[in-house]
Amino acid sequence: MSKENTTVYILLGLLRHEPMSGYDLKKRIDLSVSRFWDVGYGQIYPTLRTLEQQELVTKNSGERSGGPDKYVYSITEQGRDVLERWLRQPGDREYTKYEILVKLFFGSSMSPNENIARIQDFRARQSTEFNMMGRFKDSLEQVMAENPDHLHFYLTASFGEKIYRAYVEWADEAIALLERKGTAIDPPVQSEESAQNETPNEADC
Amino acid sequence: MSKENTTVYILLGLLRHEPMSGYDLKKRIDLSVSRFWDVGYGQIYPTLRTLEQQELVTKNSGERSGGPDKYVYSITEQGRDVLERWLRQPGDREYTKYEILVKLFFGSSMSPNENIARIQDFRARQSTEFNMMGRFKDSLEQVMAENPDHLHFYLTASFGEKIYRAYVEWADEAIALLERKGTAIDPPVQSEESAQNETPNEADC
DNA sequence: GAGCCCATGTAATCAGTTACATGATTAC
DNA sequence: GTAATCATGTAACTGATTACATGGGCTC
Repeated sequence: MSKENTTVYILLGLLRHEPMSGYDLKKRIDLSVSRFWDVGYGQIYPTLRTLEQQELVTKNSGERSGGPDKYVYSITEQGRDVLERWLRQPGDREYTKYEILVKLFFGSSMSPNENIARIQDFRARQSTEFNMMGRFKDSLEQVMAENPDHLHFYLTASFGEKIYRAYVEWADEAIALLERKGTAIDPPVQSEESAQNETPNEADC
Repeated sequence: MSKENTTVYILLGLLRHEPMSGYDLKKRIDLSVSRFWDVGYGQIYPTLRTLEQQELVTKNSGERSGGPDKYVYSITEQGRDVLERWLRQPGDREYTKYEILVKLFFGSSMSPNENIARIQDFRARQSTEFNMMGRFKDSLEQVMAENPDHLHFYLTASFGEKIYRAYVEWADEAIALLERKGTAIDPPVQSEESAQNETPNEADC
């Protein structure tokens, strides 16, 4: 995941909308892009410094009573140019790594029930995300009816919803396959976690 | 993506099946786990060295005529133990990063057509993968009828198929949304790439 | 003779994570 | 009093990518 530092453009993109502190940037990221590109404090502060050195952002001290100082960063014209150039540049890449699939792939020495438990864990995590994305998408849909400005946010939310649904659907199918295999050998052991919802929608709320 | 070196277990997992050289490992990875966890030469050779130092694998020179030496690595009992322990360990994680979504999220300054072109690029890539996974899954299904040993491979292939399908479906919906937005302002510009297939299945073969 | 496959590896660099350090304010 | 939130950052580390280097054999 080296080369072509995307973090830089995330910070520029958020600052183009509104000047912010490093802390604020992190909060914004957690509420928006983090699902498809997460950035931690350990990257934000050093990156802001190099952006300042390159004059793509300016650092201004913001008012604050007590505690450490607060610094507000604003994007410069140069920063906007750099961002625009990147946005127009083709050849996007995606990086996906799934530990669970590695374990499943090599999991022939595990019992079906062990593999099922692992998948159920995965399912639970993705189901939560799926529900969050769904609520998100719904509220954006309502907002968009009056104001189409949120379309780009909506597109990313619908991406999330689609992918998380696919995760959950796969998990259910995989569990069903392994359960068939399990009952063919073992007595039908019902683990207490296998109280599954028929549709992903009804899960945790 | 630091801590908990998954690469180690991929190499151990492949070597558990059969002794191999670093070069062979890379080829195997490209044909199997690379879609959900890729590993390059730059990681394979150094990792093999540390695995040897930890006595999780042994290095033996294999016969080869001409060219550089060939070394064949075999897993040790210790290596098997370490692998098994990892496989049973819960708490899997996934790492996903999508540059295209970052660009789309900040893409309000782009024209609808520019964003459509970007998504079409994404769609083309994922559609290829989807078709590959489909063929893969089909052939595994036939093999599994006689021999259920390939179930774990099948599960990962069906994961891939599900996810790539979701990508393609999302892309089609996103393009449709942006096209509506585009035609509302611009004259209906049909780019030469927008000869889309109705179903993802029929795409490139 | 060009180009691909076999086969090994190193070096440089970067991206990203985690843990640490500090300290005030606010809400329970 | 204790926990959470606000707010800044650094240091150590490691995972991962990319480019480089070497060289024989095989096929067109």
